[in-house]
Amino acid sequence: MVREAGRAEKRARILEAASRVFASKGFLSATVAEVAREAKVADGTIYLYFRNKDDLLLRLVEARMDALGRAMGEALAPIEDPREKLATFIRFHLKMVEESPLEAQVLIVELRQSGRDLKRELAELMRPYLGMLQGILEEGIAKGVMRPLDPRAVRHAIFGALDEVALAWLLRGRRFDLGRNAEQLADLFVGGLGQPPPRSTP
Amino acid sequence: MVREAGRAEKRARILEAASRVFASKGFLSATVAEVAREAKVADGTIYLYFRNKDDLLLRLVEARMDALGRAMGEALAPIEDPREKLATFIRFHLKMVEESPLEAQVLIVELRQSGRDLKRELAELMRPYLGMLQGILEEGIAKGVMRPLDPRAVRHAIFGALDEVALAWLLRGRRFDLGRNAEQLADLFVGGLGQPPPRSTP
Amino acid sequence: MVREAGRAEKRARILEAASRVFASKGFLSATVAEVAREAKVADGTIYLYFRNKDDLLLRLVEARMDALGRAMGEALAPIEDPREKLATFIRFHLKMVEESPLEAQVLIVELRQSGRDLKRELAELMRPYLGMLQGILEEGIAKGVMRPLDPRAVRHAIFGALDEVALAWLLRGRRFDLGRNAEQLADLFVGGLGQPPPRSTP
Amino acid sequence: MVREAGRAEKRARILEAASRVFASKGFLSATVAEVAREAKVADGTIYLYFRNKDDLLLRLVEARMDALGRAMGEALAPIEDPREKLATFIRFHLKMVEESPLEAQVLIVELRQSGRDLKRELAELMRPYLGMLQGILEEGIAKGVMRPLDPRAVRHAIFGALDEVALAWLLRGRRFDLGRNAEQLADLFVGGLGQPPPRSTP
DNA sequence: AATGAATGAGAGTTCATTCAT
DNA sequence: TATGAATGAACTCTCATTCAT
Repeated sequence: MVREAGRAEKRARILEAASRVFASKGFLSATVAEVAREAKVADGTIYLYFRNKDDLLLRLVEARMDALGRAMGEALAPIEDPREKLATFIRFHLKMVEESPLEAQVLIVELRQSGRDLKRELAELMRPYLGMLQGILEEGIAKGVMRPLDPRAVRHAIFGALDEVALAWLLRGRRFDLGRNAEQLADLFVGGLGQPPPRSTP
Repeated sequence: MVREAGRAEKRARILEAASRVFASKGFLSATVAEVAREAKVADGTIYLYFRNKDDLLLRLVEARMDALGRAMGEALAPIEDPREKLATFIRFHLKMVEESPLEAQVLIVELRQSGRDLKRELAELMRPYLGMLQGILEEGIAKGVMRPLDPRAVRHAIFGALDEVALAWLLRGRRFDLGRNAEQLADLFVGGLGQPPPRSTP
Repeated sequence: MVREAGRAEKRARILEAASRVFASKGFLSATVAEVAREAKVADGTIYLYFRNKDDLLLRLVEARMDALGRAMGEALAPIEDPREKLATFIRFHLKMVEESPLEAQVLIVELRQSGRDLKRELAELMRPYLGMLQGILEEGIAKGVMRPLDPRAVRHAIFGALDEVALAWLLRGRRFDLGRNAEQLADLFVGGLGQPPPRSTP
Repeated sequence: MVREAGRAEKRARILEAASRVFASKGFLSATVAEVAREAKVADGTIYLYFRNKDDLLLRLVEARMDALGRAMGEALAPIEDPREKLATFIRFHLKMVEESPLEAQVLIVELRQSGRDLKRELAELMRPYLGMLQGILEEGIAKGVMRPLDPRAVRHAIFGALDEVALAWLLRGRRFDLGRNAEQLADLFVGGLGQPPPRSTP
């Protein structure tokens, strides 16, 4: 039992360390030795807990996405109106970024790096979270409170927008008000989904 | 004259090769030797035309952004209404992605990779293009046909949305209709900028 | 303890190997891979013990000069007369060359090679040893047993002479009697410092 | 005839350029392209006049040693007393260094560099010049005005001393008075060859 | 004769991964 | 279980030399 606890704890420590190192250097530029040093374990120990460097990133993203998905689920649970749910999704996502910028950096920045295979596996891990967003859109359309745009296209659009805004915030040293931006995006997308675009007068 | 033509032609051939290789492996995973092989020149020849590997990416992005900016400028020139301009920007951007998917892959995927310095230089090269988008938004607000949301926030949102949709299209093997998605995005954003979100009935 | 011993031993083995390889090919022409092969370690192992190729030469010279300086100090300690000290310095220096020709080769031949920075650092490592020689000259002048020639100029002259003789011996395959040459040099310099040159009869 | 003149002139220009470049960067660090640029010829042109980079250094040293040997011969011709000849040799050698420091740098510094074969060929080129020095010593001994020390050993000693003093002067930015040093060396060696070292009082 | 673009072998160095302790 | 020294393949970049023009 102590053993088990010790193991899980060390695994977590390595993941924490990886999170910090990947965030500050980028996944490809980071070295396993650096992660080991940050976690205060030997290089070889990493390989007792993870298959290889790729696996380290994969398990890290997995853990973060699990936690994020759970928290998001709780935040959305009490809300009825899909439009409110969408606004909450947008606000909550950016609030998470604001509260855990280093973790966010990994999720956002590194997700697209590294070779083909790794990228595909990472995308797989994002699926449930993206599914929640798409579910909100589908529900809104079904209930008739959102226009019947393609939910997949809109899901990509919203996710891309969140990503880009978060990235800009991170890269610019967190210098602008992310909460205010969240409101603007909620406004923009809920508005855009609410009614057809006005025709420019001929 | 033949010399000059030969030089420019070979430079272009190397850039083409780099575009293909970077697109398929990612900038960091790609090797200079691979680019050389793809361009059918010796490794050392690359360095007669480019300072180093970073420079190769920089010049590649520079060329693509120049061309893209110019084409976009022409596409927007005859349009008056900022809302129409925005719709055109969205459609045209994704049309370019559709027509030159490999080039797009580099622009979209690699832009965020590599070390700090390179990233900053790449961002610099994107500036004029992003400036066009923001200009449209500012004009729309000034003319009173768009709601006064923060143009920078909205610019990031739109660009992120375009990026993500394009990326999804590229990663999924170009299996869905990008043109249709473009219409949806144009609709979504022009709608979202046109009027305030409907209040959920109290 | 075994570890420590193992480490120091391996470091020494690499230095030995570097000494041999640098002596036979010259520092610039020698390759790290060659040193590694000679030391029976992998290429990368070199970099666990030394910062880079330059550092390898620096630490090698440092070790040799330390040992040489210490041994010379002991050889000179019991001697009183500065003229005797000078003769001993000359004899002992060439004896060391004779006993460790490979080490000498590095010290003598490579000292002037490589880039500006490395050269300066190497010169720094020679300083204490050259200082001993100059000290003898200054003492001799102060005690009135040597003529008041510029000690720096004479120091350079003597060191250059030793260097050249040693080099000739090494390059010619150690075919002449270095000990006899040592006596001749001791005779020459002690004589030259003892009294003014005879005027040629007019 | 014009052709011939043109050829010789260009060859000389390349040698001049090589002299400057080798002096400032060292033979091994200098590049053929750099020499070509300095000589205002194309890279390939170098190879119309010299077999390869090594040959370039060899022919350069050859030309310099020829000139130096001729000039030294003329300086020594009117002198009778071998002791005066030796003093003149020392003074004249350092005067040449002082007047042509860049050429001297090449002769002195680069002579010991590069691989085994090149080194041997360079030594060959120095032979006649060193022979003059040795001839003076042999003559002095034969005439009974110098002590019968081994002329080869003494020749090496004197040449090494000259080399080292010149090197120190060059490396320290020519900051001390080389002429004064020349006098000191002449004094030292002529003195040392004149009589036996004084015995330290028993 | 002269050019200079092209070549490609080879250098130093890094780092994911292994394995004897 | 944990270590960290050792490995060696792989990388980017340089440069002496060649050869089509």
